[in-house]
Amino acid sequence: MKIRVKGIENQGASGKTNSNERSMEVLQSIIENYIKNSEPVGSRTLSKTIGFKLSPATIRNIMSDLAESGYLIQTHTSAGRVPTDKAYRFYVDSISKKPAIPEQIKQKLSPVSNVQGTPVEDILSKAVHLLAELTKFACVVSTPKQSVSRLQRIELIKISEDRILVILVTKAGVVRDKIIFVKENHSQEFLSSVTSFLNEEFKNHSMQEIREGIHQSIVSDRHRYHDLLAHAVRLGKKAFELNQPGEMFIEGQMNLLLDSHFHEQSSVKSLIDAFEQKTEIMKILDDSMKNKGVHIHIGIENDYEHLHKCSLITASYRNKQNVLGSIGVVGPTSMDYKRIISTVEYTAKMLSKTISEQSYD
Amino acid sequence: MKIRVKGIENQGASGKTNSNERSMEVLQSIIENYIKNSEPVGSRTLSKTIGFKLSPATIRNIMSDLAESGYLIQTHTSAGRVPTDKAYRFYVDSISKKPAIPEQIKQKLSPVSNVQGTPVEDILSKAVHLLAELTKFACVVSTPKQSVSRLQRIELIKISEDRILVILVTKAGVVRDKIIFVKENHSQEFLSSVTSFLNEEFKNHSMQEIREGIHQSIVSDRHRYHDLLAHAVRLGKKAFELNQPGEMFIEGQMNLLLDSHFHEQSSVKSLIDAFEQKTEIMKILDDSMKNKGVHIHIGIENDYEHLHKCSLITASYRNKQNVLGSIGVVGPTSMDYKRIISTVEYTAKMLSKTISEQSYD
DNA sequence: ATTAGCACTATTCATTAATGAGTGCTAATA
DNA sequence: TATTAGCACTCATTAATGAATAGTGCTAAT
Repeated sequence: MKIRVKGIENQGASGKTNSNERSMEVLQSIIENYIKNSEPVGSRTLSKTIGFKLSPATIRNIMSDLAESGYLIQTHTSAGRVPTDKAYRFYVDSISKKPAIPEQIKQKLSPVSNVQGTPVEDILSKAVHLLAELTKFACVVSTPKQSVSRLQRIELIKISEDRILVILVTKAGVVRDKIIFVKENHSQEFLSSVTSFLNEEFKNHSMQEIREGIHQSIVSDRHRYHDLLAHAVRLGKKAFELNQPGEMFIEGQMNLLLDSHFHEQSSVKSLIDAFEQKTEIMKILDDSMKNKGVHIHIGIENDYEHLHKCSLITASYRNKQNVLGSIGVVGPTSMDYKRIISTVEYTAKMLSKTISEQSYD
Repeated sequence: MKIRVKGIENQGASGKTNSNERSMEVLQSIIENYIKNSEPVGSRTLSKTIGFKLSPATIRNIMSDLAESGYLIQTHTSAGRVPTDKAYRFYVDSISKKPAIPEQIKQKLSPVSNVQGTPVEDILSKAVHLLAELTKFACVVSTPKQSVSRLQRIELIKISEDRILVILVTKAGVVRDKIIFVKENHSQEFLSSVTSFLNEEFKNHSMQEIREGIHQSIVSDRHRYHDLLAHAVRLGKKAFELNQPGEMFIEGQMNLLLDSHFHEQSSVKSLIDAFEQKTEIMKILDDSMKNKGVHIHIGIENDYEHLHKCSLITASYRNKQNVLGSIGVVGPTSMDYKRIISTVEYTAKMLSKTISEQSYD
């Protein structure tokens, strides 16, 4: 009796809580419960943990509706219910205020910003390592996209008779090197003049632009034009040709295999394939560079089948001028979205800050 | 009856097979059987698969002796027997003729040698990737040891007012870069003269030597000595200071977790720790550089406790002049030693060949 | 509209019993 | 004397059973 009265009072207190709105609150509770315990949640349990008072029976009715609308499923008839990907989508979309970053996380990530003169790759690798440690999932980060990087400096160094070392330094502070093979035995003096020509001509241009413009730029040459420049074109072309597929660092893959959600043989196989076949995850990271903010891919939303049981949380990092790459977490669909999202966001922010400070803009 | 007669004939045929020698043959059979099936092997089964005829009872006696000598253990009273680490040690020591490398493996590894102008790191990463694919275990490779690498070329490039990019090219073809911060605003001309000084002075010396000798060498300077050289010393010191801990690439960690031998929770944890804590595996790789040939660490032989359930097979790779690093496999103690050993050996050989061709000697 | 009550369902867990692979010992055999 | 057949015994694995449990869905009462 008392219970019932209380229930009514509460409902009254929460004002014009219409039934639909309440359903959504229940759903939210179920999701959070499941995220926390990784166990199907039943009406009885829920009626205890839920904020307002509702009897199990009422909750059962609501749950039944939610199941019908595709937000919940039952693993078997007499089991509690489990959120679907649709539910998670609803959940992350309804997150309004992100939790503050716990001091502990800030502290853990502080090494990322504490790096003078460290190569960008090392910073990234440190960041992704810490992120994996914090989230206990697998984490990935893509190295700065070469095509959008803008040239700070190019250098051609004669290494041996037929080999020239090309050094590219980008505005973001990334140093790339490559050895190119040549037939002619150029003198270092000649290389120096090509070097300074290329620097003058292309500094501050993106690699993409350079690659597209190199020919035309030299044809419409305002500089002294003579035979040597024909060689310069060829060299330059080779030098900027380094169209390596973007790299990606992975950390904490093993974390996933410890996770109870991936204990079945098939899931494990899927994961291994997904990380072996890096391109699919790379695509998602690349995609994440197109728009600001955190990107969330939940389970079935992923195009790649092997990621259907995973959610990916990604965020891009940048220097002052350009979006460079992105960093992200790969975990089970039932991850603690609030925490992971804000952790990824914060990590990306720190990364951006650190790299910006090292950039040459 | 017939069976017994046959048995005796067989024994006769095998000549002076004394009991000890026969025990060892039985042990070998047990080990190979266990490697193949990962199941405790019993007397009945063995008497069928073994080359010569022996009754289960006899085999039981032999097994009992072997167990007493510490070569076999039983997981429980009524189970078959499982080889101990001591048995594996005996087994690998008794391998006389290594099997020929299957054409299939050669083919798979051919991409390693097919690389013109590829950075050494990429070659290593390719090699370790393929090795993991072939062995289905976790594989590691250490990047060329910096201290023993000999200098081919150093270059100092002014990047901004307070930053200088240092490029080190070693004889092995490894390019290392580092940005150093300076207080003075050196001109590029000055840097060039320092550069050529350092190159003249230190080309062909190992980094170790350079680091030790840089001060003294400049003090006892036969070259023009003036104030600038004081700066040069400082710059040079900073430049060669890049004492980064050797890197290591890991591939196929996930393979291990699929392996039935690591299915228990504790084993998995150990493995994760072992790969997290890279230093221990690094030590083994470093060790492997000291002597030629394949190195084998079986289970308990490893100093590091978390590797007690693993065996490591490693081999060093080199260019014409120096041992550079090593590559290896981390798998269960019950791995197929014959196959893995020869695969690692062959991979290291290919790696050496490829890198030698790219070296500047 | 909510809830108490009850019938029903499926999992999980412990118990039990049957099966089978394997050993160790002893006595027989060549 | 070395080998082997035979037998009792052990222990893990498997399947079957039943009790306990957590959950649902429906209906009738509030």
